Amino acid sequence: MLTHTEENYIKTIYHLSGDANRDVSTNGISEVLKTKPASVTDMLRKLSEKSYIHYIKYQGVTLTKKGKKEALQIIRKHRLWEVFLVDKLKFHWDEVHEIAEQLEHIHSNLLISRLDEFLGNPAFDPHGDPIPDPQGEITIRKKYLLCDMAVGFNGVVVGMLETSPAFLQYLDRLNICPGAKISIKERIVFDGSLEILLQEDKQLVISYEVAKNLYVSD
Amino acid sequence: MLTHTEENYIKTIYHLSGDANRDVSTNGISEVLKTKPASVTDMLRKLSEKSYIHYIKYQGVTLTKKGKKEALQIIRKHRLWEVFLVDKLKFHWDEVHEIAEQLEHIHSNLLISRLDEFLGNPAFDPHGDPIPDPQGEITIRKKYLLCDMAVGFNGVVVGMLETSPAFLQYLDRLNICPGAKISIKERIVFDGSLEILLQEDKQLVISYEVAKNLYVSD
DNA sequence: ATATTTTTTTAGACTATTCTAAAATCTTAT
DNA sequence: ATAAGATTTTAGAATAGTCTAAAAAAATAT
Ligand SMILES: [Mn+2]
Ligand SMILES: [Mn+2]
Ligand SMILES: [Mn+2]
Ligand SMILES: [Mn+2]
Repeated sequence: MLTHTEENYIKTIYHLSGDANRDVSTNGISEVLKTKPASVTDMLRKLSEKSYIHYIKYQGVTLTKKGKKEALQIIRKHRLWEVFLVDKLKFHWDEVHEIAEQLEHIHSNLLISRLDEFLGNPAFDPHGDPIPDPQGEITIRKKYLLCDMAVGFNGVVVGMLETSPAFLQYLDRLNICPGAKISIKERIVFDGSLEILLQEDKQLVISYEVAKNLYVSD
Repeated sequence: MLTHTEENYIKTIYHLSGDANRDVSTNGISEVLKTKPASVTDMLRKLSEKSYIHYIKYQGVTLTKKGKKEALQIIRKHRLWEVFLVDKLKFHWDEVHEIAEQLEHIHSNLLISRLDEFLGNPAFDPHGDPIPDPQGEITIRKKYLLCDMAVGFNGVVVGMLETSPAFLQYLDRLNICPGAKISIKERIVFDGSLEILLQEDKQLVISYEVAKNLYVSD
């Protein structure tokens, strides 16, 4: 069974590696996990030993099949707990990450399948990210930046490009959150700002700067 | 902030120490936690250093005020999670302990207060044990062994003396679980067995052996 | 092609938790 | 009161994870 720490490394490698399974660097991992590169090297040797990663000195890492499977299970747990926190415990979607970071390490398959059922088998987490199924399969949903959509577009907010607290708080003030319905009424040519209809009832104008950082899907 | 391990030691000392705050022995702790006495001694020195316990070499341990407060918070979390698992995720009351053992270490006061609210501020866990309030206060509910009650008694199952799987499984088969309503209809003098009415609708006979291991409250 | 900079690894050390084996202390039974 | 037995502590070592400082390798810029 993996330790807390090993799980965090594997998850980080998955996130840095992306769909294309790109090589991940020692420094990259150390930045995300806030450890020193020397510590990362130690852990890489260990995870390689246990065959969770492909690792050749000085050449970067990728996950093995086994490692990727493990990563997807951790991500599944993380995102299911996030749904629980937001849907059931009324947390705001931008304050659940830290707690889910702890909950994702609870070991019990039965717990997770019961939680999944309790939540109604959600496909996406509160940030619009897909929740892997028990086999680790993920539904990929095409997403676009709102600024690239035409007048008349009709869809749903599925995430943000920029994730600074300042931006998230501003979105919150506008009542824009993942899952919110959006349609584009008009585009102001002068500054690229958009007149939108939110949740089919609120009309408002958002700047190009905002539209450039909002992912939507139809 | 306490580590996982320190929390387990403090909780164990609390449980062994009881209401009367009795001295707890090194061997006692080592048995519960399945570590060697030498490891316990090491941890006792550390917890004493951090003033969670009163510890004098060769003389046993008790919790300080600070230690007791900490213990009650951990127990509060443990029991609230147990309620969640049983009430919301449909776990059986005898299969939640191990998972709660992990969940009790999640650090977030906000999470616990939200969970408490979500569960309807329960006063007792699925095993009939009291849940400390946010200040660490516990409602003590007088409990008696069913075998000591008179014919005509009317109350609720609040726990078991014996906790072997064999006994719990048998109770399960009889549909007797914490929270179940019980009244005594008749006592058979010959063998001490009891004719009882369960949940106000099922009549059955239980042996003296069973009645001797069931805690009830009125 | 060589020098400089950046990245990565190694070497050695520290903290947390655990262990085994041996010594110290306490308890109990003559 | 003392010997035997049980409990507890110490000493020394292991593993997991982290760190700093220094060496090695790779990337980049003349
Ligand atoms: Mn984590
Ligand atoms: Mn998320
Ligand atoms: Mn625990
Ligand atoms: Mn319980």
